[in-house]
Amino acid sequence: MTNSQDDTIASRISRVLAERIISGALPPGARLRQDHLAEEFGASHVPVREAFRRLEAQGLAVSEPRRGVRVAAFDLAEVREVAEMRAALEVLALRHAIANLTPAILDRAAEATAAADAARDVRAWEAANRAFHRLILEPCAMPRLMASIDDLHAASARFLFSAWQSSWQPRTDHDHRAILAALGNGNGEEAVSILGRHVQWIGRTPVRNATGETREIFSIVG
Amino acid sequence: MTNSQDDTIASRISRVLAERIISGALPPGARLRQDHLAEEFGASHVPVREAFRRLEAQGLAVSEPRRGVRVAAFDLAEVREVAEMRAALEVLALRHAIANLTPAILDRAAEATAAADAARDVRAWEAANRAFHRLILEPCAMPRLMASIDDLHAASARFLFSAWQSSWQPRTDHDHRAILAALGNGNGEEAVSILGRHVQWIGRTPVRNATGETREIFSIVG
DNA sequence: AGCTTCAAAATTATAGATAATTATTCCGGT
DNA sequence: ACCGGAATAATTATCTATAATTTTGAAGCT
Repeated sequence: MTNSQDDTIASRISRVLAERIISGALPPGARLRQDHLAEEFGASHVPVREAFRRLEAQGLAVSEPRRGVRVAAFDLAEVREVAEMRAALEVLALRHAIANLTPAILDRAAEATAAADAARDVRAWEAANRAFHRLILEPCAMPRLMASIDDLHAASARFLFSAWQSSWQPRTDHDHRAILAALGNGNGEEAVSILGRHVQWIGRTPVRNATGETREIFSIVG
Repeated sequence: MTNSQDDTIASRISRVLAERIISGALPPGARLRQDHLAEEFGASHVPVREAFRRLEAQGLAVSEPRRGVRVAAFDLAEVREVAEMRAALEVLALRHAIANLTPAILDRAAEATAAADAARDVRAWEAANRAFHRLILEPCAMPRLMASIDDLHAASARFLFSAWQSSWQPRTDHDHRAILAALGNGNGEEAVSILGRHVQWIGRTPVRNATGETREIFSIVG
């Protein structure tokens, strides 16, 4: 439920904090202290608390009454969960979007795909990838559905940044191209079916622990 | 995202308001005035505002900055949207729940079905119906998914109460029985397929307007 | 009568202050 | 040294107060 262009201080704070959590600047478990944040934003803690409630609803923060708010933790199970929810909802959105897709939209989606392939870091890739998905899904004209998908994309992005903090190697997204080809040919159900599999693709990368051990980190790459 | 058992005043207010909105006691478009609510709950408006943020995230209220908060309006398009989202997500949940279903759970789900059939008013029917769905889906062990489904159930219930305010005629739920039968036979995919259709069933009832005109009201009945 | 303009009232948004709760530190006992 | 427990500090949750904005309503004008 990302209804946010409004100018209220609370929503501005919530946007900035969401950005920090997603980017990893605020790591899982980090405490969000209302007074400190209020001071940083030059505001009182009333709007800060309201921002907390929205982050909570988005699944980015967890609040324990009287003990404060923390950045939500996550594990492989949640990465999987978000991937499957995205698959289910994006498939639904695409089915409804198909009738409203125009060649112009498909062209812009192709540009987004090219931008993703050319991306040299995770952030650029994520932005282009998100643009692709939004472009082909938005025409479904289902605002509540799109809001849910946006929140799931935020979660996906967080998993992604957490895994590929520094290491990112360009890849050619064959799924995106296949989806666009199917859509261009009027073969909607094939596009839907590829999208459903595509979103559930979970990438893995090894990372070195502080103690020197190596373990695998997982994230949604699609 | 209905994380609510906590004792904070804001969450209590949010629960009570959600209940009023769902039941129709607060009709679509009704203004929610922070001072009045604060006085009613014997609190200040700070926790009231926090409750607003949660209702907003649940899609039960709409806030226009500096112009106040209103109970969210809805139309046939949103009834359809919620029905389709529920279908997509409940199907996903059931697929994962199947492996964890026990005969005891199926028995309780059968009881819930019987209770729904026996219900003499909408409220009783809704409670029993919700219990049925929760029982067979909960074992999916996907908390984020279940939270989304809960929010969609709240929206469904609102549509339902809005349509069948006074008129309710008992019905025998063949879908529920068919789902349970399929689950009992180890025929999971059939159960999933029936559930997917079932949740999208939209009931219609004629209602008389204040001006004497009659029009049809729609709601999710499943 | 109907519209416009301005002032009063109501309401929202935020700040500042206070009480209550939780975390931390430091000290004495074992 | 280590553990437990008061005293202190930090933090949350809430209330009261103030500023800013919007709505309401009435007077004056065409």
